[in-house]
Amino acid sequence: MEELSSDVMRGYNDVIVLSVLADGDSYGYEISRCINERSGGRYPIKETTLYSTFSRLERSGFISAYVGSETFGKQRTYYTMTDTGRRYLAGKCEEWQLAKDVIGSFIDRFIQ
Amino acid sequence: MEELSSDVMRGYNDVIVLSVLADGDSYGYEISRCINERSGGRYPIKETTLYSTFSRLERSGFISAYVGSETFGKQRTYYTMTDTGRRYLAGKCEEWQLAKDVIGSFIDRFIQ
DNA sequence: ATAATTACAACGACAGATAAAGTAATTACC
DNA sequence: GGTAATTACTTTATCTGTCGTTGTAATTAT
Repeated sequence: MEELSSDVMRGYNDVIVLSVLADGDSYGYEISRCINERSGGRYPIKETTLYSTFSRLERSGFISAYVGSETFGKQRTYYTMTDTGRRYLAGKCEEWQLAKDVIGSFIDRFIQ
Repeated sequence: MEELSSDVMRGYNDVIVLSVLADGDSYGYEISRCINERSGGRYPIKETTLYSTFSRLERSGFISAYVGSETFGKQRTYYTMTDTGRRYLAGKCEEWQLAKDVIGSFIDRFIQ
């Protein structure tokens, strides 16, 4: 197994995107490459998944968008994490710890 | 936080149910109580989620159903894990290890 | 008597993910 | 100069898993 199925990552795209934005504002294409790199190529997030994650996070007020000031190429939409987003991320990270424990309590004994 | 949202558990119900059946055949209500107990009350799986998980697993050939021989109460439907199911569970456990690493690689630094 | 528990099923709705297709600009290369 | 590849984003329709609601049916507790 090299690549993770999107089933197991579902529900964590929000957290992953926010964790990237924690390092500073960024835009779709760069975030996509960053996720691919940080995951060691094991989670190449789908374009449509990424952009629908953006609109969900924006609707929820966890990120906000602005247009980049580049004077070349196709226009970039940058995203920045809001304070609410920061708090949401923190909560999700706690939840992740818990989920890890709970799922582990069921399947750890099957890991050699 | 005491209880996990179903969002974070989505995709893992199959594995959880199969991991319970790994200890022997069982039926809906008992499996439900078992999941609640093993998770320390942090994941009280919804009835409808559980039964729809059963039918999905059965459709996929990972479990098979038979009617219990009790002569009292409401009829129970017992489930048994198939060999295919056992292999599926093993694969999913490997995938879980990987998912844990990948998600961790994004958010571990936010855990104090 | 009736409330609670055990045990399951059918239905519709919702949300996240995805495939497919398209738009638009820039850069690489032959 | 022409074409392909890459960068960057959007729209639409579809699928799947989960869940709220409701209902059935038997047993046990009060």
